[in-house]
Amino acid sequence: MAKTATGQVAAGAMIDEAAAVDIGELSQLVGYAVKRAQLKLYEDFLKCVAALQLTPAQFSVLLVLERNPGRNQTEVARALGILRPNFVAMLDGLEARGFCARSRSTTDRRSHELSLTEKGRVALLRARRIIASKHEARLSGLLGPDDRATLLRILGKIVREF
Amino acid sequence: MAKTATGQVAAGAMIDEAAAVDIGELSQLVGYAVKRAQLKLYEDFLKCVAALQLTPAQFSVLLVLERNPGRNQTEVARALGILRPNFVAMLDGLEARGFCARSRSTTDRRSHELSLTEKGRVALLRARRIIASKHEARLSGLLGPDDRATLLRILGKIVREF
DNA sequence: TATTGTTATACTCTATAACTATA
DNA sequence: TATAGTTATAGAGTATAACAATA
Repeated sequence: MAKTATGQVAAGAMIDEAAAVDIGELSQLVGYAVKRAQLKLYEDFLKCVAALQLTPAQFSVLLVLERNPGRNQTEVARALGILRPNFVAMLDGLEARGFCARSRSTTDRRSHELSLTEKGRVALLRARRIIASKHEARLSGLLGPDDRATLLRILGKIVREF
Repeated sequence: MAKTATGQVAAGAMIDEAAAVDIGELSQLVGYAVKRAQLKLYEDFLKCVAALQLTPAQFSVLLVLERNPGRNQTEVARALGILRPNFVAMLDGLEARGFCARSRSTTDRRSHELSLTEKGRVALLRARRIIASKHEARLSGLLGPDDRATLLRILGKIVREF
């Protein structure tokens, strides 16, 4: 009884055999807090879209292709912070599943103009709905609209100006 | 002249040859914003302590050992979210550099009681000073004390309750 | 039987150099 | 010569199974 593997105190003011390890000032370091939050959010995102077999990175590619049809691999990869060599296998996977297409540009035969297929559009629609109704909804419920907006504002400042 | 590789507009209202790719609603997804901010912060942290040859993960281990002497590998690894098998090589590296020590527990000869050496204490002191004066100082300067505290509060809520 | 530290291993991410075909 | 897509490859980081010593 009294399963206290994570160090919680059992009912009745019973002290756990081993006090919790103290991470000290680590919890006051922004980088550490961001890292821990990122792992939590990534894990939940993955669980939410598991049924669709999409990773956060794949989801982000579909989103960008929808909004930027005709762009080439270099442009899309750079916008998402993905290195061009690593983007190749990613696109291969999405293309093999029929979610997107490469077509040689007529004006520059080195480039591939990227586009979402109809199947890709459907997958993106489903994913977007699940993310909104499960993942983001739960997060908004926890934080409330004000804190959610504040968090986005502060993180955006770090991304753009730090 | 007019180095616009990243899509910035040059002086004189000159329009860049290729408009920036639009990442759309991605910028409104908390998970994406957190991920991008995490990469920025990690990169700067790494640059700041490059002279000391410490990664954020190694820094966090030294911090926890200082505040929790005598704990074993399982306890410290779990507090930091590191899997026990992966913690072995990490400790090997820190021990080889003389920053920490393992000693067999007298009460449970399976465990190693971990401790910081004097050399580890010195390295931690230096790292802490650099992080405070360079990394965190620059971030606080960008955000201001209120936004920094707010960010820590919201991220802490996600880590603990999401 | 359960736990600690450990080894082995595998899979994903990320990073760099270099090739090809085009420009 | 420079660029787009690609290949090969190497290094982190992370994950699980299993083993020896000990409880």
